[in-house]
Amino acid sequence: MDKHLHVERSDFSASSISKFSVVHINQRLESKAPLIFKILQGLTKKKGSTDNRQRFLAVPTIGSILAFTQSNRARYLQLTMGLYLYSAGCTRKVIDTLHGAGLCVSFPTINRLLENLTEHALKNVKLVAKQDPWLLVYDNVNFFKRKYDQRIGNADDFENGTTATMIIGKNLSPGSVHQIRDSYSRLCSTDFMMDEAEVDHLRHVSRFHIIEELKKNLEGYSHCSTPTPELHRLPAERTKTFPLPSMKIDESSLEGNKMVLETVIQEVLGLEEGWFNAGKLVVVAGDLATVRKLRGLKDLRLDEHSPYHRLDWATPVTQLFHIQMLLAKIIVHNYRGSASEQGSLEQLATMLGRRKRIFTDNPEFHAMDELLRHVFTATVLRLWEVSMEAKEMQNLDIYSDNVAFSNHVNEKVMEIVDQNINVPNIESTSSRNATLFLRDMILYMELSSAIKIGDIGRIEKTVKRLAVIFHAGSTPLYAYELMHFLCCIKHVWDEQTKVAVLSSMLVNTSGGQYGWKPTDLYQEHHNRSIKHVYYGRRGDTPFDMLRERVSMNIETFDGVKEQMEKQFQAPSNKRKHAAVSAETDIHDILGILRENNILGRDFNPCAQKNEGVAAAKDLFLAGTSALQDKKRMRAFINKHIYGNQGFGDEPEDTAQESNPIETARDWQLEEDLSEGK
DNA sequence: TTTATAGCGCAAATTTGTCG
DNA sequence: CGACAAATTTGCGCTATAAA
Repeated sequence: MDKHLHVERSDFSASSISKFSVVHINQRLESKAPLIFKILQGLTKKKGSTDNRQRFLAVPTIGSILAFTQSNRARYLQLTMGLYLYSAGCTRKVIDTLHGAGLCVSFPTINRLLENLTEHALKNVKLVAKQDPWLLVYDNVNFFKRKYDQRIGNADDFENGTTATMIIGKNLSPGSVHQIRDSYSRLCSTDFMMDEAEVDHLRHVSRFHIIEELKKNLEGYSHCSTPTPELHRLPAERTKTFPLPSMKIDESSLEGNKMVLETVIQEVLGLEEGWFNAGKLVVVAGDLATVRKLRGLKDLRLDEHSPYHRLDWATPVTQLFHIQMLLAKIIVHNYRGSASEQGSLEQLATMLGRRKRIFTDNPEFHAMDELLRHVFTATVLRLWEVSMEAKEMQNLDIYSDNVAFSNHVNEKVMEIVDQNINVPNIESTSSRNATLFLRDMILYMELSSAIKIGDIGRIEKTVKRLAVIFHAGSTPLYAYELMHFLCCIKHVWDEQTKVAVLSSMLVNTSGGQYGWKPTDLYQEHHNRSIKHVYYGRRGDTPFDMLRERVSMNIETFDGVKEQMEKQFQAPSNKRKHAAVSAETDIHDILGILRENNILGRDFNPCAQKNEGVAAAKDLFLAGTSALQDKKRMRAFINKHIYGNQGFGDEPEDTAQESNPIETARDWQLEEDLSEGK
C-alpha cells in the first residue's frame, strides 16, 4: 500500500492542520494506489445520481483506513481526526472505539503528540519573550466538578484556575513610578470635557451610524455612502498570540495574583529580574477584578527593593469587552422603565418575549446586545420617517443618480444629528427618552464598530466619553478604572506608549479587516475551549493534564475544529433564523413607536398616554456633574499621589452613592456573562 | 462491589543508520 | 541494494484510584 500518507509526530505542528485536506488524500490515493481508488470510486457511486458529495468524502476516508491497516504511520487523516476528537471533548472511550475502527490514532499517541507540541511551544515562548515586546492577559477559570451521584453533602463544586496568554505587542516607553505618581496631580475635570474637534468627530460618528442603519434596513438606501470616521486604524494583521500553561492558582486573592505573575515570569517565560530594570513597562490586561487586585498588590509591595518585586513594570489595563458589557448593562438599566410605559425597554422586551434573559440579576450579554441593537434600529428608522415626513421628502425617485441621493441623505442626517441628538430639546417625556437612548446607543455602536475595525483612535474617543457616563451610574469601580486610564492618556503616557497600550486592547485572530476583538474576549474564548476539553474528562482529571497537554494547544484545537468541519462539510451553526426574526422584531418595535407617537412632531394628541412615563436619567449630564463635584476627583488624586497603606479601597464617597448589593453584582458581571458565549 | 480513566511498562512494529 | 543492528514509536494491558 502506498506510503505517502505517512506523518511523523515530530514534524506535526500547528501549521500542518491548516494544510489538511481530503483532496490531498484523494490525490495521493490516485497516484499511489490507482486501482483501489478506482474501485472505491465505483463502489461509492450512487446509481443514477449526479450528487458526488458522498463519494467525495467516503473515498478518502476508506482509503485512509486501508492505508492505516498496513502501517500505523500512514495516519494523515487519523492524526488530525484524533486531535479533532480530543479537542471536541471526546472521552478516551470514544477515541479508543474509533481507533478500533481505524478512524483515528490511539489515545496515548494523541497524548504524546500534545506533550510534544507543548514542549515545543514552551521553548518557543521563552525565546520570543526575550526578543519581542509583549503583553500579558490572564483570567480566572472555574471548572465545574460534576458529581453524578447527587446526595446531601456531595454537591458539585468548582475547581479554580488561571489561564494566561502572552501577546506580541508594541514597546512602551520606559517610565519611572515617581513620574507616574506625580502626573496624577494634573488630572482635573476639564480632562473629561470634549474640545471642538471631538464634538465634530462625534457628529460624524453619529451620522455614520444612523446612515448605516438606513442602509441596512431601508430599500433603496444600500447605495448610499457615508465617510467612515476613521482616526487611527491598526493594519489588519494576524496578532501573534502565545497561550501559556494554565495554572492551578486561585486568582481571586492578592496572593494568587502575585503567584500568577511570578509563575508566568519566572517559570514559563524564564526571565531574570534584570530584564525589568531601566523602567521597563509591560501591559497586564484583565477584567475589573484582576486589574484592581493588581493595583492593590502594587500598593502592598511599595517597600520592596527591586523594580521587579515592586511590580513597577506591570501596567494594569481594563479591557474593552468588559467595558462594553457594562455599558450595555447601564443602558438597559437606564431606559428600562416599566411594562406600563409605552416604548420603554421593559415594555418592548415583554412584547418580544425576551424579558427573562435580560431583566435578571445576571443578564445575558448577547440578549442585551440584541435587544439594544433592534431598538436602536427601530428608533433610527422612526426618527428618519418623522423628519422625512415633515419635510415631505418621501419620494426618493426624484434623484437621478446615487451620488446626489447620497449627498442629500448625508446632509439630512447631519441636520437631524445637530437638531435632535446632541441638543435634545423635546417636551414629550417618552420622545426625550428615545432621543437620549439614541445618543447613548450611538456610543455603544461606535465602541463595537471601532473594535471590529481596529480603530484605536475611535476607541480612545469613545472611552473618554464612557469615563463620564460610568460616573453617573452605580458603577464606581469601573468609573475609577477609566479615570486611571484617562489620566494616563492625558498626563502620563507619551504617544508611543499610548498607541502601544491602546493596541494591546485588541487582538486580530483571523488577520482580516474586520477580525478584531477585545483582548479579554479573546481570553474568554480560550477559557471556553479549555473547558470544552476538560468537560469531556471525568471530574477528577488532574489540573496537570490541562497544563501539559491542553492549554498551550488551544489555538491548534480551534484550528483543527475549523479545518475538519470545513473539510468534512459539517453544517455551520450560524443561526439562519436570526435575520428573519430581527426584521419582524424591528418592525414590531417600530409599530409601538408609531402608535405612541414617540419622536413625533406634534406632541399634544398623545400627551395623555405619555403622562405615566418617567424621565430617564441623562447619563452624560449626571456623570459630568458627578465629576464637577470636586470631592470625587480630589479623593481619587490624593489616593494615587500619596499612596495608600490599605489596598484596593476606593475613596469613601462612593459608599453613599451606590448600595453595596449593586456593586457586588457588578463584580459578578464578568463571571456570568462570560458563560454566555 | 463495579466502573471509568490516567499513566506507565513493555513488547511489537517501524524507521533510521551503517556496512559491505 | 539488501542485511542487520540500533533507535524510536505505537498501542496493548495492567494498576492505582476515585467515583458510582
